Amino acid sequence: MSTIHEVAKAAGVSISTVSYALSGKRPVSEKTRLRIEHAVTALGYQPEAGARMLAGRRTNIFALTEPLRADTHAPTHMAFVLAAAVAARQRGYDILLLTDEQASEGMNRVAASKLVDAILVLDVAPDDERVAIARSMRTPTIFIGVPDDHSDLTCVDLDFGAVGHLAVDRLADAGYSRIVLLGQTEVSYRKSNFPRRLLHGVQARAAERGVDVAWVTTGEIATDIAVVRSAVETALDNGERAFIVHAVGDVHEVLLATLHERGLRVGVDVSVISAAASFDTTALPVKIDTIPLVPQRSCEYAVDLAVRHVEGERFLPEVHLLDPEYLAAGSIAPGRG
Amino acid sequence: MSTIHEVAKAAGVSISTVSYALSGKRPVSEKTRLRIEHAVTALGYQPEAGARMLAGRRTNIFALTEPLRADTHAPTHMAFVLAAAVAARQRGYDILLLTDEQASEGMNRVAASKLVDAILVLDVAPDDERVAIARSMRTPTIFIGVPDDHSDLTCVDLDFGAVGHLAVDRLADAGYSRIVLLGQTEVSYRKSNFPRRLLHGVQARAAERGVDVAWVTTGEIATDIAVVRSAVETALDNGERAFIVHAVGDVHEVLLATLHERGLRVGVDVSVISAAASFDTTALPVKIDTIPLVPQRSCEYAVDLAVRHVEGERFLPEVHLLDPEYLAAGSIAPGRG
DNA sequence: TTGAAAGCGGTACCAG
DNA sequence: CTGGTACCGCTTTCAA
Repeated sequence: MSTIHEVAKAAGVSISTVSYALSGKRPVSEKTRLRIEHAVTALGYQPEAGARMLAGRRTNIFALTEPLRADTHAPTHMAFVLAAAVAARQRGYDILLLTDEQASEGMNRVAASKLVDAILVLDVAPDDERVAIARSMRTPTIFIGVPDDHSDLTCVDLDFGAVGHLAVDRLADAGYSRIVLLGQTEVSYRKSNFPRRLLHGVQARAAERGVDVAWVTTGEIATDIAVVRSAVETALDNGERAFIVHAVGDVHEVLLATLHERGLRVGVDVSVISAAASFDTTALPVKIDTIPLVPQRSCEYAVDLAVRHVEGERFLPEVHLLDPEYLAAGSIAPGRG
Repeated sequence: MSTIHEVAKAAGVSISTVSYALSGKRPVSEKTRLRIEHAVTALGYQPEAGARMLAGRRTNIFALTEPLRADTHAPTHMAFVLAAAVAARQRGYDILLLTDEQASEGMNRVAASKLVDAILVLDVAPDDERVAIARSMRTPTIFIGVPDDHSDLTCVDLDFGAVGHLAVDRLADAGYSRIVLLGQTEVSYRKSNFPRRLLHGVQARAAERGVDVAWVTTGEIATDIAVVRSAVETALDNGERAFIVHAVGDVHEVLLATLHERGLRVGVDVSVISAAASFDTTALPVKIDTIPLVPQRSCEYAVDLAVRHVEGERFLPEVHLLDPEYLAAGSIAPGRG
């Protein structure tokens, strides 16, 4: 609507004073600052984005690339997108969406045209094509997730390995020597970066503690409820009584329903831990111990890194793994070996 | 990286010629155009977004507001966001995400700062707060969905009423005088704009054709599978044999499973039509007639309107309802009254 | 068919 | 503590 010139005129000062009053980059006397603020609200002044980008050094926009593979769990993905957007806004940044249409092309385009100050990378694949672009670019890029080859990359993610450790320790401490890992879809262990990290964490710690792990996946592409149910029944028939669940809500429900049908009480006859669930496990029919995956946490951390980068702070590329948190809910029963 | 000046120098022309050669807004001789193109690729020239916004009149960015209510079906919503982003990119526009954090605040901000050329509104509520903002704004705004009070608004959406008509007609034509509408969650009939439009379409046409409609909802907030199953069984017990399903994939599966258990064959003993499904119904265990809701269609139409607006075309606010398409798959059995 | 130059609306340096 | 002003890089008249 109105320009900085009009504000300056209305306040009876120069445009530079207006600019400084608004940015706070130079002390302005209380009196003139108030006059300027009045003028600003009176005129409904809003600095023009384009002019700012050109003159200033920043656009106050972050790009968010999201490939959206067929096997992506939409609700979880949405939670990350939202969390990133909210975190960015809180720090004064908008989010520009980069869909798959060649993630590479998009990243290069927004970087080269200086449309964004930084790029956030979501839904990271083990051999993600965006890794190469990120390396070849000056624009700060933060991965939310950890690709296989992450040298020279800044990554943020929940420490899925530690999640596995934590879960195994609890069950081993309770006295179990055999546990079941009820995992994700088969394809996700190949196409995604985190399921395997949790799996390896579980396996490694289990080996250390002398615990046997039975690893079960939940269908080929989509979660197959029938597969889950029969897997659970087989496990129970085999005498398994300790479960680590790394899966979507439906899988939790099937497990709990099956246990219920068999008269097995969670926290008494069997133990269940939900690992890295991004949904609200307290809404399940039975309360279970949970090591949650909180999108807000990862996204806020990532956005903070991006902001610090943009503001000129220099730091080396690094993988930032966030410590998992264990929320007990009484779902661990004493193990009998 | 490099500026238009460098390109001009490299090509031995003035910057205005470069600008025109790139925009095509003025004839440029074949020879110089080629020289310029060479320089552009050689230097990897990419015009700077900020400078363009300031000098030109456009930003080539659309805002997309998405409230993301608790009852929103994430996969469907994602499909719309993606479709909008892809459609926009194809026409040279990027998408800036506006999450709920006061949709109003965001819309005003991006409009006032001239950050975007137009705004796309998703997930429209019957009494959407964004309606008022849209009216008070000069920035072109396109609703994907139809709020109750849509005067002076440009809206695009599938004609859910016509979907209802189409579905009822098919069943009435087949000889049914009683049908079941297996609908959405209860809350969605209050918080969303489209379920009720389909419902009313069904009821209106059913009244005209002398058909009885039993309307069933699928749970309070989230789709409750147990509720669905018992509703289906009750309906079958009552002798219902014709179903219009307006629901998520899970509900279709429960219906089909229940029919299967009872030995009722779709297309032979019972009729099923999937109405306004945004997922791939051909992946269901049984093929069923479908009147699909295609996010791409609505989004492309909306983006086209936005582009035309931005390019200066003037047209009156109007609700654009897209004709539904009936995809037969042999799931209609002859009705016996 | 092409070039020169006046902005677009800010930011931030240089003076005072 | 405040003002003047040189850009930022591109678009688009106005002239040639």
